[in-house]
Amino acid sequence: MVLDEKYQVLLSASADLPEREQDGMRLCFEILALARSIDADCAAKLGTFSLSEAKFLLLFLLDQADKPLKPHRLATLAGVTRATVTGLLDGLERDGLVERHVNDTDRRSVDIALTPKGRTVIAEAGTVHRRWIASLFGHLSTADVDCLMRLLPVLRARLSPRSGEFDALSQ
Amino acid sequence: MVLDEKYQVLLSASADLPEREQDGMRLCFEILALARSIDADCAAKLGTFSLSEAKFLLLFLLDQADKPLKPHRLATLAGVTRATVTGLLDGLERDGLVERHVNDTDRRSVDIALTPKGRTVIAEAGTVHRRWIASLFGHLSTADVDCLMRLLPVLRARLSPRSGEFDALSQ
DNA sequence: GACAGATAGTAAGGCGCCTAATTATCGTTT
DNA sequence: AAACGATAATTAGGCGCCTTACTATCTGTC
Repeated sequence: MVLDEKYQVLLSASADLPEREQDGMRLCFEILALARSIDADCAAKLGTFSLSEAKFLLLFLLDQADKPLKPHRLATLAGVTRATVTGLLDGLERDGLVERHVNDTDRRSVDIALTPKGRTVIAEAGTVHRRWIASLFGHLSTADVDCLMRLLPVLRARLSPRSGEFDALSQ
Repeated sequence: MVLDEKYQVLLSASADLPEREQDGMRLCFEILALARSIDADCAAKLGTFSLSEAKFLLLFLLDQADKPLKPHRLATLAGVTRATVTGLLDGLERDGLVERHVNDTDRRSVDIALTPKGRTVIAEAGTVHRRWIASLFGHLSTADVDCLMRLLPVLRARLSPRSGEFDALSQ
């Protein structure tokens, strides 16, 4: 399994760095490449339902909540902006998976509800998705899982901590 | 360091699965979250030069080649389509970092060359980028690095390859 | 009761990526 | 020389995401 050409060019341009730092770069590229592979796999799986990952997530959240949710709430849960949710809902509504209901008590606000068709689709796609994701790393040994479960959160924590707190403030 | 809410909802909806598979899911989410953090960090670094990651990469490739390249070649190296390269070059050309030169021997083809300004920008941005990426994982122990360097390529190899011609091996 | 400020949702426009179609050119074949 | 298919780049249009307005509505205070 070979890294993308772009990563190899980046690496070869840093052949003068200490071994240690080159390993760090390689590691970084491995993680990025792995995440992209996972995303591509997921997109392919969901593509058979004509769903993007983002749309799948909205349907999933609505299904889990088991009641209508407001776009604002969906945006918070999904980790995207309200504007993005508007666009995704446009598509889901067009495809008849979701309905917008005006809210009587606060007329700025809208309730998003699954249609029967939406409920069917998310039930099927959810099953496929769950099986796929749960099986992804099923072949790892316990020791390997432990190693990764220990290291990955540490790595993530060392990056700019912006992801946690600042997002809340920025909106 | 806590995972995004969307991941927690996905996890809590799978609380009935065997521990082993839940760990797999958590691992998957950790990797995705880490890759996104890295991307966000990188984008922030390059943003100070008004460069996206994709544009940075094109400039970098041109600088490394040390001679004009054709869009086709850039697309191959960068791992995107030629159409995407066209769009990126439009922006780079608009910003005066790059020039399109018609090729006399084959007039279908175009040579993409860095401008002096482009050369300056990529020199600065490249230095920053290199330092940043090399320092990312500098705090890991040798054992940890070894562990990751062993596991990550294996994980990646088990996913459906990008060429996407088979599904039989994955299950 | 009116008005300032917060809040909900949307619109507009940009970016990076894609696929499919188009235009121009090249090489080969007949 | 004409015609064909291959190739280079671009265009057109779509998607998902963003930020930055904007509209409508609500709410608390004077």
